[in-house]
Amino acid sequence: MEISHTEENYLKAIFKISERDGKPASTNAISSEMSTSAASVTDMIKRLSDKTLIHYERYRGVTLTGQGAQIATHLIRKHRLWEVFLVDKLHFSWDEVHEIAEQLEHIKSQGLVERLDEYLGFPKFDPHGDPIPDADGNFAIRKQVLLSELKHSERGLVVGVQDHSTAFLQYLDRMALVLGTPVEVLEYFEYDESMRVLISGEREQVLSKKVCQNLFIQKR
Amino acid sequence: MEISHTEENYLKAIFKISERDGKPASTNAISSEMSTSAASVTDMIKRLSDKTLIHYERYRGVTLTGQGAQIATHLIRKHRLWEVFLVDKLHFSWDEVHEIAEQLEHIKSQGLVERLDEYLGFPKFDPHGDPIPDADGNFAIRKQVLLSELKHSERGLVVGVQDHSTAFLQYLDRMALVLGTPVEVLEYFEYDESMRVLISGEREQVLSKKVCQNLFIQKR
DNA sequence: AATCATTTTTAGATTAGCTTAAAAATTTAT
DNA sequence: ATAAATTTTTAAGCTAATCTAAAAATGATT
Ligand SMILES: [Mn+2]
Ligand SMILES: [Mn+2]
Ligand SMILES: [Mn+2]
Ligand SMILES: [Mn+2]
Repeated sequence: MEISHTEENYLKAIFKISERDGKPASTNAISSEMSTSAASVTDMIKRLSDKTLIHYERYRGVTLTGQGAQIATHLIRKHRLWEVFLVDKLHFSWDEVHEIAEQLEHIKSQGLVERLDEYLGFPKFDPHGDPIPDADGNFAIRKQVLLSELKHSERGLVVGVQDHSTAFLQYLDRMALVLGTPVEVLEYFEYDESMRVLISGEREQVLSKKVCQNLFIQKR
Repeated sequence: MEISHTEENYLKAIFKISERDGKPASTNAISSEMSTSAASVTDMIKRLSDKTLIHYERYRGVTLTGQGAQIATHLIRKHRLWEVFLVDKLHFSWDEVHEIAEQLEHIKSQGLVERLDEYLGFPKFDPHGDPIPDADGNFAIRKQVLLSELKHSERGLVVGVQDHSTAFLQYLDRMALVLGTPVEVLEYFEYDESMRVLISGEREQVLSKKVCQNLFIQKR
């Protein structure tokens, strides 16, 4: 069965929404995620439903079938592997790769993804710290917390971002808060929920509430 | 101005036909190259003409404008660079890469092609020996002849193929006639226009007329 | 329970790209 | 030069994907 570029994007959107909200994806949630009209979503829902890629009850939201979920995770696998390629091999910075990977994820080929995976050394996480599902669709799980959840004197490594915006990624570059950087909480300010942290054991920096709520840390 | 995946493919087809035939591309030639109906071609010609990507006089054929030619050569550049990537880095064989490159050539990004070019070491020819145009659209010219044009005792190196079919490429692999292989004509048989050739200075082999007419040789 | 607000679906239209069949223009052959 | 053959265009219609506006269903409020 042929599956279009557009259908793939809808499946990925439904996957992400269900995962984020822990419940079926509503028509409006999908239309918002895809930046299309709700009417277009209703239309596409019918098509995906006919292809048994989603379960759908009118007015009650959408969930992926096994086949639909398989396509969605495979798409995410390709997206993240291409992001690794662009950063590790072509030396793009982590804020430049999402758009390109958005196109590359739709390339269809039997062996390409697996060869790419091998060429990259079977990475488990992408340049933003997001897990790369394996060929069976299983995601590596890593216990991580937001920096904002750390208490005084706790330490850890920067392992990911919640906010993927260019603005945030460039801010982190400026602060040298790249993935793998050690951080330690030196002081917490109740007033504005900001924190003074020690970065790489050498530089102190005050980070705003917003920053702390968007940085994933692995405690150690 | 937005230019679609399909429009790009038409421009590339027109470029190839004009180059091959040395005259404007006819509606039928395009429909044959694109495997679509002549009516579809007439339709698309109008659209490309409105966008000033082609010159078009009814019943008289199509030529590319400067802008159209620029898009076509850029597409060919991307296609051939991706083929080099797939063969050199991901270890695909030369008969497996065309279809994938057919998709990859449509990826849009400011810096991607140039970074890829650099990563690959600025190759001048693709895995089939076809020249890779530079960023300005200039193709390297190499004086090459068909093996069938060589006379007795003349030698050269295999530098390219005219027929890109999987069947031919796999045949060449079997005969160890990969790019760069030295060949010398030992004997010519008028009867069926076949040739006995010395391959890599060590193995003799009779090659059919069809094979000889599809192998590009650089004399030496 | 009835009203109001929100969400979702339906209706009607548009665009790109494609098809087949018929008509028109051009080229080739007699 | 006229007829026949070929090429190209036009006409009409289809599907995927989109939109806006209106109708219908659901959920929340009084
Ligand atoms: Mn991304
Ligand atoms: Mn996508
Ligand atoms: Mn990512
Ligand atoms: Mn090639």
